[in-house]
Amino acid sequence: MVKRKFHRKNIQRISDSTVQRLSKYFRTLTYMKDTGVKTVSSETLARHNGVTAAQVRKDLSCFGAFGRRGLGYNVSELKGNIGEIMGLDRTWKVALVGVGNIGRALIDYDQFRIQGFQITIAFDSDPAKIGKTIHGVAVRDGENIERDVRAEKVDIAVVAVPAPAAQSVVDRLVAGEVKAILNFAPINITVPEGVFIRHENMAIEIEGLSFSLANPGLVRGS
Amino acid sequence: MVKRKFHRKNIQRISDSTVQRLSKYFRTLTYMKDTGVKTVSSETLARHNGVTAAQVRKDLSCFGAFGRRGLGYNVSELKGNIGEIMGLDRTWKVALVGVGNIGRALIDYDQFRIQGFQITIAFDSDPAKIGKTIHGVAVRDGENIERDVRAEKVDIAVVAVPAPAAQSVVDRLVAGEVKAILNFAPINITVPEGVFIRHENMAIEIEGLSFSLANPGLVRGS
DNA sequence: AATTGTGAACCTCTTCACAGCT
DNA sequence: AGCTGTGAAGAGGTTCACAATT
Repeated sequence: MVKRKFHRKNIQRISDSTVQRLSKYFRTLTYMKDTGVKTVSSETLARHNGVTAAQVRKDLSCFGAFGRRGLGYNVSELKGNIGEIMGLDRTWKVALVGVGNIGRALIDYDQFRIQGFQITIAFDSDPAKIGKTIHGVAVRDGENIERDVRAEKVDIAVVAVPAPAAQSVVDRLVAGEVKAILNFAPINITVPEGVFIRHENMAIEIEGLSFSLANPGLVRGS
Repeated sequence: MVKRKFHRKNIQRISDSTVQRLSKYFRTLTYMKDTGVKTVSSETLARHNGVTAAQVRKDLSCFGAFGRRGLGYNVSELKGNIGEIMGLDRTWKVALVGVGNIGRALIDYDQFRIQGFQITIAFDSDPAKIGKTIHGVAVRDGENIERDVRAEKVDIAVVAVPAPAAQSVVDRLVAGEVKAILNFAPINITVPEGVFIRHENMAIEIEGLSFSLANPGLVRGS
């Protein structure tokens, strides 16, 4: 049993939005720590992330009391606490399926490695890519994905293959004991209970902008 | 004044989640139309997108009544209606700032062009890239972004530059009359009233998975 | 004086349930 | 009988406002 520095209040569930915001706070705190800022208030943290101060405090209060009344939060300490909460204090083994532009962008993204996401295997079906090495990662064919990800004890798989292939790739990853999947294919994927999946879809965001331009004054928020 | 086939109910505002789901329905309908499906129920549309049938009907009801009771929706008709609502029935001029892996992925993404997002200019600060042509798009230096995007009448700009440069790039795009921005830089950006901005942040999604793995049983939903 | 932590109020989004068409 | 469209109920997320603390 690992002793944690933060005290999870009750057995309350955490909303997706809170988790997303914690990521943002973490990034802000990293930047602040690097530039020598020692202390920060919920107000400042909020301004840097486009939310309210109350929101910042509520988000943090899900996990404990990290600040000091009248003074604010210690930047380094809070960064450490959020890092622990988010699981960014350890390294995760990441598999990449589909080495196209998106896959390559992830491999190149230094921030990933720094924050503990280590891409240890990559798969592609293109013979021209198989056998090549990108940023130290050898690309292999997908013949034995199940076996390979199980052997490598992969924690997270990034799926960046064409939509028609995505569900079967995910099924094979799940068979190989992968418990978390980041899907870039523009299609809904089903996974069994206990497996986490998130979708990243660039088309949805730009189409959201299209909607805003086509219907000015009809969008919530901005 | 353009006559629209869909009737926006009152002057009600549309939530972001509704807009995102409309994008997904649109994609499903496109696929269904291409494979010859003629009619669809809210139940089926829901199942394909991981939501409830009531949700689908509520989303659509913001814009009008597109179905027929007892029968469901005509696939082609509904696709047309959603396309019109989302502004996907026209072409948008897109500028790309920062031609890295992400930028290239967008240029390569055929679906974009098909759905009316035409990348007409690209900027980069790397002399090795300036002057080159990627998929028919010439890459120029960012010397005169304001002037160039105004001359080209750019509707949407995609910002894929390093975080420290993002805010100033956005300021220049706004000066050049760009009204919608898709930001890939992992930093909060402020824009004046009337300009739409959306953020695409791969780190947030994968960090969300990290949180789920670090705190199993603590996440809402799945 | 400043700022956190938090219950309560408020608001928004989702689901329910059923009347109304086909 | 089947399925949509929608008001009402329910659930969840955000903001308020203030007691507690430094």
